[in-house]
Order: sequence, then C-alpha cells, then structure tokens
Amino acid sequence: MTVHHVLELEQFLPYRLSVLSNTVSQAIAREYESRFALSITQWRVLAVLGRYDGIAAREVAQRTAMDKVAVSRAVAQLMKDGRVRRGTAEHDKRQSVLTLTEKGWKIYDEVAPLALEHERRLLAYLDADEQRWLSRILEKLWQAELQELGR
Amino acid sequence: MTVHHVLELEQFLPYRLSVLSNTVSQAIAREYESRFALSITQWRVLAVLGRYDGIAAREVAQRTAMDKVAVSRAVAQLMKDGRVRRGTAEHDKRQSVLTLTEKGWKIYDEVAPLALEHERRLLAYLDADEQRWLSRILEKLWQAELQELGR
DNA sequence: TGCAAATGGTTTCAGATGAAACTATAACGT
DNA sequence: ACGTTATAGTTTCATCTGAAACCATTTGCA
Repeated sequence: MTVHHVLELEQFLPYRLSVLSNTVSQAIAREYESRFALSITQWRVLAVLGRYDGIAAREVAQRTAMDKVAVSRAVAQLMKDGRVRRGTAEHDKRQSVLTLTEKGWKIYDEVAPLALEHERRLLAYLDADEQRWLSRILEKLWQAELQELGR
Repeated sequence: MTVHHVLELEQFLPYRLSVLSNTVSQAIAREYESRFALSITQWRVLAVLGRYDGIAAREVAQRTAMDKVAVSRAVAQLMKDGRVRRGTAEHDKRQSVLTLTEKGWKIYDEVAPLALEHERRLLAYLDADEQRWLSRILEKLWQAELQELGR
C-alpha cells in the first residue's frame, strides 16, 4: 500500500498569503473601480506620484513593484482621463517626467484617506501585539524576497 | 498652500501583502510550470484531490478559494494531460466525481514535498516566535475575511 | 568620433481571467 | 405531477497581463 505525502492546502503559507491578499485587494479594487473608475495599478501610480511628483516611469515601476509595461498602460489611461501629465526629462530625452494634474490631486486626496481607512479596518481585527509582529514579519519577508530577487 | 494626505505605499498593508504574495507565488509558479507543465490553479486542484479524492468540482472550488470557472478550466487541462479522471455522481448527475489518475498521483507525490520545501525556505527567514505569530495572525485575518464575505 | 550595447518606454501577440449567458439536472412549493 | 427556482458545470466574450519585439536615445569604449 502506498502512502502519499499529506499537504493541507489550507495550512500552506503561500496559499494562505495568496488568498488573503487577493481577497483584500479585490475588495479594494471593486470600490475604487466603481467610485473612481480607477484600477489598482492606476491607483498605485497615483499613490507614488502623490508622494514623489515628477519622477520617471522607470522609478514608478520600481516603487510600485509593477513592470514597465503595466506602468506604461496605467499612465496612458491616467493621461487619457486627465489625471496625469507627461513631460520629457531635460537631461535624458528617453525619460518621462510624470506629474499629477489638478484632477489627479483631487482623486488622490479622495482615495488616500479611503485607502488608509481600509488598512485600519483590516488591522482592527488584530490586537496591538499582533499588529506589531505583522509589521515586523512582513518587513523581514520583504527584505528576504528582495535579496532573493537580487541574485 | 494645500497640504495633501501622505500615504507611503511601501508601508501600506494591502500593498505589502499583495507584493509579497505575488512574489512568492510567481517564484513557485515558474518552477511548477517549467518542471511539470503545471499552473498554480492546476496545482491547487491536484493538491485538494490528493487530500480529498473523489470530490465534486464545486467542493474543489470551495477548498481552493477559486471560482468554478477556474476550476472547470484547470480540470479540463488536467484531464487532457491524463492527470485527473472525471466521473458523474450517482445521486446527482450534475455533480462530477474527480479523482487522480496514476499519473496524477505521481505528479502530486513529486510536487507536494517541493511545495513544503518552498514553505520551509520562506519560514526560514523568521525565527520561531515570528513563525508562531504569523500563523496566528493569518488565521485571524482569514477568519475576519470569511466573516466579511459571509455578509 | 563612431559603433555596439544598454536603457526608457511603447506596441504587439498570445495566453489567462472574470462576468454573464447557457445547458442540464435537481429541489421546492403548490 | 408540474412549473418555478436553484445548483453544477461549461462556454463565450471582453478585458487584462506578461513576454518579446520594437523604437528612440544614451552610454561605454575602441
């Protein structure tokens, strides 16, 4: 008789991470989509530009962990919607200089507090200890991944 | 002068979860794809069937947090590859009865230990305390999400 | 200086994915 | 028994996404 390995999917860390993350992201995505016609990728670009206005698409990609194709597309749509403006860098004509328009800032100022509220609501399920540990653990895994990819 | 909200994307929990989860999943996906011609969705189906052989597609969907369309497609491909067999339930002819073939078991027995190894490698970045807290935190958030969706 | 390689960014193509429509069967209420 | 409603599963269509090809510009170096 053959005995097989036993793997309980529900207990499997990558699976749990994935399901949790997707559930959270999708809930947020649906709201942004319906209220602001804004996809998650677009929102990430906005969020980064709200913090670092005037950077190039390349830097947006780095700071959002998105690839350059995704950034290119998100920016194209954001420009079409008049939320982002694209210029060309003086010192390097390949590079773009991305800035938020008035309209872009307006959305940003609406969505940012909403995002923080989502985060608070999620964290509210955890007590103070758990929140601290989670933050620390994510930071560690994050660093580990960065290292991994750096090779 | 207008002061805008400040939202540091890198510190934003849903974002961190998403990036971490995607990085982990993609690393695993690439390996399964190249070594076994197996997508993550297909792997999840295999994993559940390895544990609960003979269940219906509907139950696979529940246990994998995938929607029924995704399950249907994964099963179709797994059948084409001769890894899964589909029968019809006696008591309800709508329901399928999904079982692993010899070939399916063979893959399962290869992939399962590999999956566990991936998990170990990820957890190795954390000390024992952190591992315990992570498990507990994910469990709590998981329950919270379930509740959320149940409404 | 001039040419090969690298970089920033966009486009194209092919496969993945989700929502809604659809088919078949079963359950429910009268 | 019979029509309505619900459920299991598949198919279709439109959108999303990633990989690779591509263009323009810059960098590195002989």
